Amino acid sequence: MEGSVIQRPRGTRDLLPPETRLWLAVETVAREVFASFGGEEIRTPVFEATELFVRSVGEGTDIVHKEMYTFPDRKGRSLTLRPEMTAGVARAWIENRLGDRSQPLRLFYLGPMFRYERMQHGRYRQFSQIGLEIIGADTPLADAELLAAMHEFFVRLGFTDLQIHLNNLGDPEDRARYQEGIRVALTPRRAELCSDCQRRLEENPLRILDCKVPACQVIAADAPGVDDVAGDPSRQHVAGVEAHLQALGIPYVRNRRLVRGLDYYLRTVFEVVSPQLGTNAVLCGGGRYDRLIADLGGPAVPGVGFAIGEDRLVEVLPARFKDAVLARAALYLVPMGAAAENRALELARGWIRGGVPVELEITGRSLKAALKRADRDGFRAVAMLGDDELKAKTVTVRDLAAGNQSAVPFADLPAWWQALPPAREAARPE
RNA sequence: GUGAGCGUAGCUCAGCUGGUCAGAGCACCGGACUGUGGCUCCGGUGGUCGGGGGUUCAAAUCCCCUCGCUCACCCCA
Repeated sequence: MEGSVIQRPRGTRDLLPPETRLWLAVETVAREVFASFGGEEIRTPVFEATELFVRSVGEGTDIVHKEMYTFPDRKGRSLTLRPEMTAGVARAWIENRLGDRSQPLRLFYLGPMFRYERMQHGRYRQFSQIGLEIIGADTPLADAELLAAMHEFFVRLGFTDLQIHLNNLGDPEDRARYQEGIRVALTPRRAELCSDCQRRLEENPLRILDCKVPACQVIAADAPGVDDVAGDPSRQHVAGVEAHLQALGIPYVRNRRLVRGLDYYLRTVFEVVSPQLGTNAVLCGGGRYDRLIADLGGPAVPGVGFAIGEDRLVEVLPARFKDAVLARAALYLVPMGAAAENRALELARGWIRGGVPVELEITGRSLKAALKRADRDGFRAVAMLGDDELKAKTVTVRDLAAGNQSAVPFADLPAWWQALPPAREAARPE
């Protein structure tokens, strides 16, 4: 394109109507569902001290290593656009002494996150997450309730094909023992691993488990799972979560290869994947982080939470939900002639106050063109206002789905609108 | 950070062994149907062929550079 035209930064996108309606609808459902589980919304800054993410997400992670939007402010302080939200919530919990309130706290959030990555399908430099955190409860029941709220959210949107993957990451004390176990098991077959995994064998054996190279997968299948080596406390915890899920009838699969990319997770970790998404199929990721708040200098308070990728979610939204949101159930008021135009604004205001969504035709196009547009844009009905109608104090209303029309007195329009059947039922045979 | 592909009307693309190559469909506006939609027919608006440079009598078409986009790896939402 022309060099002089300013374009949006790489990895960002403009959300345009009508798609923004889908986003609003999804966010509304999230707020309703999470609030109904006792959640309250929390809003924290979009940028934080860089140190917060280094200490919480983990120095060795890719996120901190190469994906953060870090910059110095005018006083030279290092700030970073948040790459995820849990760290900010934990910081806010400590800073605002939320521990002084009755526990636990269920906090949900919606908003943009930032990671400096190469663009790819389902991956953006600015993306939005919807998340829920339960802080102040360390029971398996807390994890199960969190998963129930998440599940309910997806059900409410009409999803039927999502899979929940669950695993036990063990406790931090188990980690060293586990890494040693992997090394012992795989070192003899070191030569068969891909070059990345050979390096991982030294640096982070855990990651070998979710390597995508087929040969590595075969070898990794023989290695012990984290759960096989983990201590009793974490195994009992995750077993408890599973028992609750089974009792509730929430389907999930136990995936021993599931590993998460943030350092603070322990015990329960999970992902939700959509078969409709290709390479980046993870719609939601989460887990337990009982040491995070203490590690950030706060009291020893346990937490568990998840984050849903809103961009990916909207992309695979069930058609039924989308159709319902995108149908434009509004009345299109078309004035014909100068006198009608004067009256139309006033009528529209009255009807809008009466609860009718009214869009006024304001371009002066012909009635024929207006009807064509009404049809194309999915209006429920058209109200036509010309000299004849002005004289009779009525509008000619046309039910676009049924194809019939009638005269309705100005004052009766809201009642007429309320009595209109849904478009689907009114559809003409033909 | 690594590798591959693509950039022609608002959208999807054809044209790409250089010479009616500036086109089609959809969309948009209008007409046939002068106050009535969805079908059909007709007409119209709209493009520095991403940008710059080069080769040539001649470049959308070949070469170089650049910008942008996409996909995969890595990793994640």
